[in-house]
Amino acid sequence: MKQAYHHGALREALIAAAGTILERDGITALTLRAAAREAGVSHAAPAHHFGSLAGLLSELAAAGFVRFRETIAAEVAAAAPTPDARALAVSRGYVGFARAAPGLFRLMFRSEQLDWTNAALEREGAAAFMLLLPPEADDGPVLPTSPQALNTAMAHWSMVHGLASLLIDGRLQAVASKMHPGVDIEQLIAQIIRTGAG
Amino acid sequence: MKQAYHHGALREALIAAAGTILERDGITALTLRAAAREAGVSHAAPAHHFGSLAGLLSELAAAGFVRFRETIAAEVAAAAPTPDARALAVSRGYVGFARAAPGLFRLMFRSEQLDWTNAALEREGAAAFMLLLPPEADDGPVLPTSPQALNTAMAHWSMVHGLASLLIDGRLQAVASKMHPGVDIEQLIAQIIRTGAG
DNA sequence: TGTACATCAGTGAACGCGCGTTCACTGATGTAC
DNA sequence: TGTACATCAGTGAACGCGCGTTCACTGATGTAC
Repeated sequence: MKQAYHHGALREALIAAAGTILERDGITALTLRAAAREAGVSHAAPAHHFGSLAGLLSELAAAGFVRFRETIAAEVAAAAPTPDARALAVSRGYVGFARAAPGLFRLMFRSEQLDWTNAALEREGAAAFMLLLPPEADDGPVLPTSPQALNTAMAHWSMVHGLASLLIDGRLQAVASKMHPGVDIEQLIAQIIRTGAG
Repeated sequence: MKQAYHHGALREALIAAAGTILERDGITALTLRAAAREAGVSHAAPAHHFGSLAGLLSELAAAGFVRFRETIAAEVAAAAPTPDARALAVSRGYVGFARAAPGLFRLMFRSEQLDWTNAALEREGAAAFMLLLPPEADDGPVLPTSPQALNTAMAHWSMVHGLASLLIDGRLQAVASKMHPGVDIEQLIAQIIRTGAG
C-alpha cells in the first residue's frame, strides 16, 4: 500500500474504521483515537474532519441510515408489488439490517450520543423513517391522513422495532427457548413479522 | 447526618446512587468513582461490595427488574380480572416503567455491559419476563404450549417493547408529529397499546 | 513550462483529566474468655 | 463486667492507562503569474 502523506479519503476511511470497531469491539471502544488507529493515521488526524466524537458518531449513523434504506429497498424491489407484500418486505429488511449490523443499529436508534442537529444525520434519518409508512399506489410512501392510519403505522413500526431490538440483545431467543424448548427461531421471526403486517 | 466510619448499608446506598447518576447524567457518566462520590464515600469503597463496574451495573439492573415487576403488578391489580384487561395493564405498566426510568430501562434491556451470569440479575430478569405471558385462569402466567400461543405472546412483547423503546428515544413522537402535526401523543400511545393487545 | 507561494492534511510530542486498581492504614464492630 | 484480639468496612495516597485536545511542525497539493 502506498504510504502517501495525504490519505486522500481519510474522512470516509475514518467512518469505515469506526464501523469496524463498533461491530467488533462495541460502542464503548469507539473513540477518536481508536478510529485513527484502525485507519492507520495519527491520533490527532480525526480532528481535521470531525470536531468531536459526537461528530464522528453522527456521520457514522447517517451512513448507517443510507445502508438501512438500501437494505429495505432491496427487499421491497424483490417482493410482489402489493401493499401487503411491501409491508412484509419492509419488516424483513428492517429486522435483517439490525441483525446484520447490530452495533450500527443500536447507534442509529438508541444512542444518546448522537448530534441530531447534524445535517447529514437528520436528512438520512428522516428519509429512512419515511420508508416505514404504507405506500399509496405506485407513488411511494405518503403521509397518512387519518388517525386510524397513523395508529396502524406506528403500531406496525413498534412491533418491527421491538422485534429487532429483542433479537439483537438476545432476549427474544432466550425467552422463546425457555417457553418452548427447541423452537425454530427463524420460523418464529417470520411468523411474528407476518402477524404484524397482517 | 451522622458521620460514622462505617456506613452500615453502603451496598444499597451505592446502588441507589448509581440509579440517580444513570437517570441524571446517563450511562456514560456511571462509573465506580462517580457512584462513590454520589454516595459520599471514598472512591475505593465500592470495591469492597462490587468487584467491578459490571458488577454494580448488574446489581442495579436486578433491582430495576424488581421495580419493573412491581410497576406491572400494580397495574394488573388495578385492572379488571379478564385476560384482555390484564394484557392491557401489563402493556401500560411496561411502557410506563420505561418512560418513568428510561436510563434504567435501557440498562436492563439493552446494555451489553451486564453480566448475565450474576445470580440476582438472572433470577429477577427471568421473573420479570414471565409477567409478559398470558395468564391461565387465576393461576397467573403459565408457559404457552402451542406454537400459535408462542407467536402471539412474542409478537405482543415485541410491540410493547418497541413502543417503549421508540418513546424513550423520542423517535415515535418525532415521526408521528411529522406525519400528523398536533397529534395527541398520549392518546396515540393508548391506541397503539390497545391495537397490540386486541 | 517553470517558479513562488498559499493552503491544506497529517504528524508527533505534550498537556491535563478521570478512570480502575492496589495497598498500607485506621477506625469500628463483634466475639472469646 | 472487662479486656484482648480478630475481623470487617472505609480511607487516602499512589500507580499506570487511554482519552480528548492543543500546537508547532512538515510534507503534499493547488494556483497565480
